[in-house]
This record gives sequence, C-alpha cells and structure tokens, in this order.
Amino acid sequence: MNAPAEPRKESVSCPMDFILRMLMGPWTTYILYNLKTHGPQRFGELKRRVSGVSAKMLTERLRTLEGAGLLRRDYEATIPPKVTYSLTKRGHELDDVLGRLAEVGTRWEAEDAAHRSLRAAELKAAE
Amino acid sequence: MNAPAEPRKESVSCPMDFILRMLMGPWTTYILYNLKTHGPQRFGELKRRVSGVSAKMLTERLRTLEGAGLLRRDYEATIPPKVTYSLTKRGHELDDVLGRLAEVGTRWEAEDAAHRSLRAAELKAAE
DNA sequence: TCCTGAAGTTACGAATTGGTACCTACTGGC
DNA sequence: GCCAGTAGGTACCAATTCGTAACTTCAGGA
Repeated sequence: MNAPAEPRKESVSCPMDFILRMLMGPWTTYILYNLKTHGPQRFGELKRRVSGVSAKMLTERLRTLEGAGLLRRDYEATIPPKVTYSLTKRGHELDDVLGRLAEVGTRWEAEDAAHRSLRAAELKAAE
Repeated sequence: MNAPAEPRKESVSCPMDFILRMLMGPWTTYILYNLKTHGPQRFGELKRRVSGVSAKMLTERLRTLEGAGLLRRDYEATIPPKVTYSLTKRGHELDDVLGRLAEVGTRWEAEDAAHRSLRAAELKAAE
C-alpha cells in the first residue's frame, strides 16, 4: 500500500477546481437547470423531474449546494413536512457561465455530428 | 445486486453534463491551465508542472482531451521520443468560460473568507 | 386499523476510480 | 557494462462513490 507520501487533501490552489467539483456531482447540473427553469421546488418535485436520481443522492447534492450557498432550503415543519429549494443570488451568478458552457457544448455536439455524417458519406461514396 | 432497472449509461441529454465531465477529471483544469499559460509542452514538462499527477492519470486525461478535440498530440519518433501537446482552436474556446468560472470562484472564496473573519471577530467580541 | 405520503436517514454492497510499482524500447554518457 | 531519461502500458490494490432497500415520524383518509 505504501503511505501516499502526503495526505494532500484539499489542494489549496485552484478556485476553479473547487467550483467544478461543486458543479460536477452527477446530478448537479440537472438540479440547477430545473431550479432555474421551473423556479423554487419541493424535494419530491425535484426528485420526479431529475429522473433517475435516488433520494440519497439528491439529498446529498442539495446539501452540498446549500453549503456552498448556491441554494436555499426552506423547511416547514408541517405534517407531512414541506421543504422548498430555491436558487440564491449566488446560484443565479452561474446562469451566465452555465449558459455559455451549454452553448459551447451544443455547438461542439452539432459540429461533431456534421463531421461524422460527412465521413459516413465519404465512406459510402468511396465504396 | 439487483439489476439496476435500466443500464442507462450515457444519458442522451445534457451537453453541459458532457462538457463538465470532460473538464472535471481531477487534473484536467490544471492541464488546460498549464497549456494555456505556458504554451505547448512535452509530456514530461506537463507532468512536472501539474504537481502530484501520476503518469497514468496524465496519459488518460490527455487522451480524453485529445479525443474531445481540445488538444493535439504531436509525436516525433526520435529516440528518446518527443511528444508535444498543444491546445487546439476548440481548446481555446474554453478560455473565456473558464476565465469567468475562475473569476466567480475567486470572488466567492474572498467573500467567504471575509465572512468567516467577520464571524470570528464577532465571537471574540461577544466573549 | 392499516395505508399513504413527505422528506429524508441508515446500512450494505457493487462498481468505479486513482495510486503505486514495475515493465517496455532505445540510445547516449560514464 | 550499466544507468538515466523519454513516453508511456499494465497489473494490482485501496478507497471512494453511488445505488438499493429498509427504516423513521406524524396525520389524514378508506
């Protein structure tokens, strides 16, 4: 096993690394996207919309995002309880960046698809 | 084990998810940052600069980025071999977004730090 | 009386991840 | 003759991650 030299958790360095780790939970972008487009939502609503997510993961992601100040959790101790999540100001600060990222991603996807079909056509023609 | 309902790998959906997964290899941002600030580099140089990365991880990340078209790999079959990595046009398309992301991350970090020291001062005063 | 629903929490376990160590080929230098 | 350096590849191994299933609390409805 050999002790890993230094524990070196939490690299002091890059704020980008921190923020990407934040955004990159398997479900995180879907959660943020849903909160952005459908507004504040209850736990169950989110769970239904972010299809495939387990309660455990959803809870964990929401707690992490709350801890980072990206969203707010409003708990009403009614029976049954009602918990509403909404984006904070900080959460909305990502709208712009995420929008651009999505745009770039979409463009690349389209370019790649065009490239692939071009190649396919070439192959068919060469045959 | 219980078959996981549906295999459902590669969710068709979100191009942002794809791109974030790309960016989020533990070392990816460091690699891109280095290539951006220090220009094209050889494998060994990168490995030395991205401190702590193992050859295995570095190779794997570089291959992934190459596959996504973010960087180019130039192999010269001299002895010893010389392999140079450089950002492609597509790689540079992320400069803007990553810059913003870094800016946001930095600002939040500063805000959080200010908040913490304020809290600490309050506690000390209340004592 | 038992079931349902909300919003989780917990225990367990399988799969993925990333690290370490060792291997390659080849040549130039001591 | 032996070692170093380049650019990895491979096997193995520990730790982390994520999913599933079962449990919780309390009130209202059939």
